[in-house]
Amino acid sequence: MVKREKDQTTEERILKAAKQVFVRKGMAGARMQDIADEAGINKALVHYYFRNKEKLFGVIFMEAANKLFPKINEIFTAELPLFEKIERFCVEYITVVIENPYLPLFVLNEINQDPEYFLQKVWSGRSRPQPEKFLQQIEREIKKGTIKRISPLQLLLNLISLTIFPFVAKPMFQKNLGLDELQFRSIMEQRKKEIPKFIIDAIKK
Amino acid sequence: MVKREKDQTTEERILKAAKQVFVRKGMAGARMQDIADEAGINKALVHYYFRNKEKLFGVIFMEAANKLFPKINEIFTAELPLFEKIERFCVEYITVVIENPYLPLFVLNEINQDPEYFLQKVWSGRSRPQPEKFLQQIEREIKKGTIKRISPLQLLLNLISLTIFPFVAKPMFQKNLGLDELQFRSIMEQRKKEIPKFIIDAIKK
DNA sequence: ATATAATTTAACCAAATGGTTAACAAAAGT
DNA sequence: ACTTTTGTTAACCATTTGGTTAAATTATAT
Repeated sequence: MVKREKDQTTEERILKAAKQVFVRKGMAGARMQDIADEAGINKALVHYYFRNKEKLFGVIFMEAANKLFPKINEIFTAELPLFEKIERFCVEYITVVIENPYLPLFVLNEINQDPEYFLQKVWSGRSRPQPEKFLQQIEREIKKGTIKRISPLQLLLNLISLTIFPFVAKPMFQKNLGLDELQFRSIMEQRKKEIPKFIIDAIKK
Repeated sequence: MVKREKDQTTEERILKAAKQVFVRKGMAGARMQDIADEAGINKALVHYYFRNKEKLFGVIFMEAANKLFPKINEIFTAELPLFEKIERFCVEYITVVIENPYLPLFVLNEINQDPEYFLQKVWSGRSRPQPEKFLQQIEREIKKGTIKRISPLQLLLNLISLTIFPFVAKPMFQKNLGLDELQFRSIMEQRKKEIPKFIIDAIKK
């Protein structure tokens, strides 16, 4: 009795399996056979649909990148008051990542392995992040005197670090602090409000 | 003309090469041949000194882990006022990592690939982190009224996230913000003072 | 029904890769 | 001097792995 999900096309099954295997083991550690097994099909079928490992990996990587990067850029370019922007970024970002907790480490690791591939593949399609606008907005708030003097770049690093890192270090934190899935999830939920509060307390005058 | 560093034993050359290759490509992506080439020796020599890939990897991984984890624990267990602890943690930790910027991602990634190996190998030697003391210290400060009400665990996550994440995401940040090595380094130097200031501003009453 | 196209599989292949062996060279011990 | 131990190498081996092929099966069209 093979447990094939019904109403799922073969291509979908392969993609689902590939995501599982690639995200868990990385490009180098993933095996085409593992992907085929996970999908419950013959290995040659994987090649039939996606030609080779690199192509299949490209699809999965782009899927992951497209789940993570546009959200960041949205915030950068949105027309919103600074504090509200920070709040919305945390809530929306954590909401996405909480359902895919292993994506950030996967993407960061693959970028690290081959930054050029990343640069070319991820941003050839015009969605190149433009943090300038966000940085300028911070400078404006400083001049207005609504927030303390702080390097806009440092503030940006802080915001992203606080939001993403706990997911990157999820297994470490869980082992170190003895947290099960539910506890971890709950703590991340808390952070949706905790991070904005923390940041705003730090910069508000 | 083979460029062998003088006064370096073969074993040292292998370890240095292995570190380079493992940290850059990860356990799965590293090739014994690459390590031999990087060390400028025959592949069999690598096996002569370290038997197999897993053993050699173990040495490199432990070396990396021992550079990163004890520092964290030191701060947890030290007898210091909270604010001073935070300051010293940032300064000391960034000082270490700035010279080995790729270690955190390497270690986190390998932990992610096999959390059990990590648990057993890294903490079998009694240096298991004990964050309890640090968390209690935070609670005490809250009751004393010197800092705002905040979940001690969240504050701990914030401290570590702010300190480590920029290194984990180094290639991404560099590509995104167009930073060369010197600029990146300089920004990390700034963070030694920026992070404590940011945190203390956020929690001080 | 039957031809045609799309899908799926078992068997196979070549290259890559971790690891071994046997011979050789250098150092150290006697 | 020569024996033994240690270090080093080229050649080799077995397994893994990405990828191919040809045949079989299923779906689609006529």
